[in-house]
This record gives sequence, structure tokens and C-alpha cells, in this order.
Amino acid sequence: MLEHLGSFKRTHYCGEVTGKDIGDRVRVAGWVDSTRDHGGVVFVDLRDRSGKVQVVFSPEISEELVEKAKRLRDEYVIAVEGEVRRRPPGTENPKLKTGQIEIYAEKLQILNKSLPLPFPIEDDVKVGEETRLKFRFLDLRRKRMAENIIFRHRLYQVTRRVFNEEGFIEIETPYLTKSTPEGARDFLVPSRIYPGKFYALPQSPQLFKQILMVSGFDRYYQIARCFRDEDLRADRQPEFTQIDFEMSFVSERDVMDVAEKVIRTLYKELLGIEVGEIPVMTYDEAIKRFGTDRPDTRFGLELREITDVAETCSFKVFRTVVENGGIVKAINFKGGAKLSRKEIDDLTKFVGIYGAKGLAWIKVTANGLQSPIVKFFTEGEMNEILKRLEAEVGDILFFVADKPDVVNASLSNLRIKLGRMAGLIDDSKVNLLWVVDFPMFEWNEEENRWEALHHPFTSPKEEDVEKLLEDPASVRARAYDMVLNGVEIGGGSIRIHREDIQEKVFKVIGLSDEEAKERFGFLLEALKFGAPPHGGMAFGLDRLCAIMRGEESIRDVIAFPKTQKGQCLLTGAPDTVRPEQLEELHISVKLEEEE
RNA sequence: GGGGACGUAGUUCAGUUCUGGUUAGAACGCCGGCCUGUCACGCCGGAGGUCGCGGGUUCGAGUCCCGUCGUCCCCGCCA
Repeated sequence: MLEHLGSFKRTHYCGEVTGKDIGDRVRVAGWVDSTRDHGGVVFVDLRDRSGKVQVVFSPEISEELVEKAKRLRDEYVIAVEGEVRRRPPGTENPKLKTGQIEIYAEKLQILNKSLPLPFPIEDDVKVGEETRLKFRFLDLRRKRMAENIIFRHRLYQVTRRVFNEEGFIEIETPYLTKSTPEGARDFLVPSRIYPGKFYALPQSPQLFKQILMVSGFDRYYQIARCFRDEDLRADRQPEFTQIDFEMSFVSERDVMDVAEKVIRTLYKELLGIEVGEIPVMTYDEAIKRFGTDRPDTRFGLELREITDVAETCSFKVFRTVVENGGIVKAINFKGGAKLSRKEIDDLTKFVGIYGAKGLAWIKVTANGLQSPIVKFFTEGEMNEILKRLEAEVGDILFFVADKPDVVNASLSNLRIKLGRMAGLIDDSKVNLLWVVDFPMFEWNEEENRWEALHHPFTSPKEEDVEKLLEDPASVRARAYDMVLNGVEIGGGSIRIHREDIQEKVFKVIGLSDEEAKERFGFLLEALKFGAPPHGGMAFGLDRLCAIMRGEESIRDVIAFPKTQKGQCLLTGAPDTVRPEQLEELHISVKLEEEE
């Protein structure tokens, strides 16, 4: 029943047969998108990556051919030769790009069959993700998904062109490399040749690109795969792609200018959107106003601090928090006074996710303030709070008192939730923002030591170098993040190019000379041989692509993504291997005892 | 490691709690038949179920209880 392709040569993609081809003989090939058998005449929508075209099998051409067409089923693979005709008046289909014409089939080759589909190949996804991932090859036939993948391809090409125009050199760096401390958990690859030793897959090309600067390439870029063995999220996969670049003899602004050019060109060429001036905000301001280092600036509802008022008030919960070094911040949800008790309870539960032990509130109504806590404040204190939050009748004020991290995490997320509830977030907006002047270090409670906020190769601000050892908390980094609609899409820094400063930073984060040498010796060595001042950045390509395509999850812009538990449902990875393979790798597997 | 939602036909779902009870339904898809202008074609007929899995309670479990597995969202984690 199946036929060979033989001498068939395609003349057109399905979606590209147009009115200009009327009267011409064309040959198309693809998948049967749907069939409509009218007994006499049979219509087949034929689909390939370019779109669909209607093929007509008419008894006027050949009864035999019509009989053959009746055997077609969805997703059969066929090749068709026929004449392009204008559709009879009244039968045009405005929904199809090719809806003005149709192909009168004269030859039909059935190249392959298809089993009935586990789910329909339709734009509207009404299928569970598990099924989609298992049959990813079918999922990728869906228009939306195919367009995502093709969009991603164009994103690569525009990116490469911009970097090429700017004099960057594309260089590949190793995937099999050395495990380094700090940062995420590594994926390890056992060495066959060196028993007991392991390669690590790179978390990013960071060290190599710095070394390339020492080598004098001056401007490097790469669209690189990165690997981190951490738990997954909608925007996090164990392997993901970075647009990675690095430059010598530059300041922050030089790197940021290149980054802006990439983003501007991508938005303009792929979406026809002109990106305006990109504002710059300090880390401190972002935390103060939004409670996060990646604020969504498409809407207001900014946070206000009232720690000073809370300190003097008679509300014990607030005062105790402040006395123990905590803070109190608040948010004014404009027009929220109509929230029900249950809605407020739900919001209280919501901030609980981020560690908040409660959510105090004050409703501002025409009949005065309505709140369980208002009695603990003097009139003066209350007036100050109302003034600071610009409260008006109809508003509701929410307060969280806790450690700064908890307050900021709770209220920044509450802000997003309220913004969504009230429809304040305009999804058509493209709000880009630079966040700069990050702290160099943050205190790790568990390990009781300082940690690099960015990474340990980030240069401290020149004026802060003196304070490195005595006051790490106050040292600011020459780092910058690019934020798009509340999502961190990229970040980078000016690096340390001097060995003496690098050693100090290692000292602050408690990395001994021996360990630093053992783990990063190759970089430290390179820094001794004329390392130029340099800096760079990396964009998260998957996130950027997802946002530009309006997708909620980066899985939808990755051809073969993994599930939240890190499985590939298509291939079944990860899986066991043959004992001989383990033997060769000098590995014995020790499974934990079942309880 | 933790919290939450979901899991019933190929697919999407109803039924599931309050209130356990005869043969588990619908739509789409699939199979067969009819149909010469459809494009969500139409009409007639048909097949299709380990109710995720395991255990328990009960005369009786899709429904109640315990455990477990899977998918998704989130916290932790992710420089």
C-alpha cells in the first residue's frame, strides 16, 4: 500500500502556494491535517511547516484517485501533484493563507501511514503536559509549538548577527570540565580513563570566557548550554541556554550598551517593537520600593517602610520585630477596602508561603478606619502611616513585620498578586530595567559564612576594595542585571582581573588558599600573566524567548524539555545502564536502604 | 526536603466530599456505512474503561481511610 518517493520533487511548501500559481502544476508533500469525504469529492488539508493547503480529489479527474484518497487518515504522509485552481466563488476560506486556491490532485503517493493520534494536532492545547511530552514529536507539529521553535531559531540568528557586527568572536568552550565549589550542584560525568575522577558539566562558561580575555580575544560570545543540578520550575530546566559574552578594556556601560543593542534588535526585528530608553535602578532602591531585585515596573503598588513608626507604637507584634532587628513595610492596595474577610485570609495564607507569620491590614472607609490593629496606634502614628501610604477612602493597607528578607519576599510577591487581581499589569508592555550596585556578599546563615551574591569573580567597586576584609557587608559589586517585566533575563559584571583582589574575595567567602588553588588554580594562574580588565554578561535565552512569545513556561520554547522531576518522558532518561558500563567507569551503585 | 492542585475511554471532562448501592456517562477522536463544495462538513450505526497503583474499612468502594507513583504550581534550593 505504501509507495516510495521515487522521482518526486517538491515544488512548493504547502503554505506558499498562492494565487500567482493558478494554472500551474505543483508538487507538494506533507501530513494529512484533515480529510472531508463527501462521497463524490474528497477534500484533504495538507500541512507542512509552512502551513496548510486544500487538496481536492475529484471524480472529474479520476475516480480511481478519489477511491485512493478515501483511504487517507489524519497524519498520513503523502505527496501530491496537481493543478492550482482558483476556488469556486463562495467557497474561499479566509481563515487559511492559501484559502483562495486549491490543488486539483492528479497524482497521489501515500508515503507513510500514521496510527490514530493520542491527541489532536490543534492550536488550542487541551492536552495534559505528560502526554504532550511523551509524544513530543506530535506536540511539535502543533502550529504554536512549531512557531515557538522557529522563532527561537530566528532569535539565535539575529543574536549572532548583532555580535558579529560588533566585532565579537564566537568560541566554543568545553562541556566536560572541572567541578568548582560555590554555586549550583554540578552534574558529574565519570572518567573511564581516570578511575574515581569526574568531569563536571559547566554551570556556565564563566571561567573559560575570562581566560579567553587573558588570551586576548577581546570580544567573545557563545550561545552556550549550561547545566545545573537543582530543582526545576516553570522557568528553570536542568540544562538551559545562555547568550554569553565577554569584553576586555570596558566599563559597566560598555557591556550594557552591547546588551541593549542585542535586546533592541531582537525586539525590533522579531516583534516589531521599539524598545525605549532603559532606566537604571540601584539594588537598594529596588529592594526599598519593590522588595525585590527584579521589580516589575509595569504597575505601582510600591512598598513603603514604616519601621520607625512601628518602633514606637504599642502594637507588640510590630515593636518586638523591630526590637529584634526586623522591619515593617506596607503596601496600599488602592480600592481594596471591599475585600472580604475570606479574601484577606487567603492573602494571609499567601504571604505565609514566604515565611510571613501574619498580614496586618487597615481598611480606609468613609466611616473611618476598620482594622484589628488600629487601636494600638496613636492618632499621630496612624496619621503618619496614612500619609506615608497615601491612603484614601476605599483603600486597604497591608503590613508585614519580620526579618527584612521575609518582609520583602512576602510583600513583593503580594504586590504581584494584587496587581494581577486588580488587572493592573498590562501584558503588552515591555518594561526593561537595569538593576545595578548589588552588594558583593550575602551572609549564609546555614554555613555561617559570607557568600558571593553574583559569583566570586565579580569585581568590587573600586572605592570599596579597601573595605573588603573588614566590612564585607558594605562592599558593592560592579554587577548589573537586566530585568524584563519582573523577570531577570540577564546579568553580568566587571570581573576581577588582579590576583591580589581575587585572593581577598576568596578569603572573605572562606575559601582557603589551598582550596582556591585546587579548584580555581587555572584561573588564578591566568590572572598572573597579563589579564586585561574585562567584564561581560549572559542572557537566559530560554526565558527571553518565552517572554517574547508570551509563553508561561520555558518548556514551551525548548524542543525536548524535562519534567519537574528531571525526566525526559520521550526517551525515558535518566535510566539504568548495563553493569559493564558501570564496570568500565569504575562505579558501583549504592542504593539507599528501604525503610 | 516541604506545601498545594490534579490523576475516570485515545483526548478533554462529568460522576467522587457533605450523602458508598444494580449495567461508570458526555463531547471530540477512532471503526463501518451513506453523502460532489467542505474546511469544527453532515447523517446513520458501532467499538472502546485495571476509575494511576497497592492495601484497608464495608454485605458492597470510582466514591471513605492509609500508603505509593506520576504531572503541574510554589517554598527551600538555583553565585
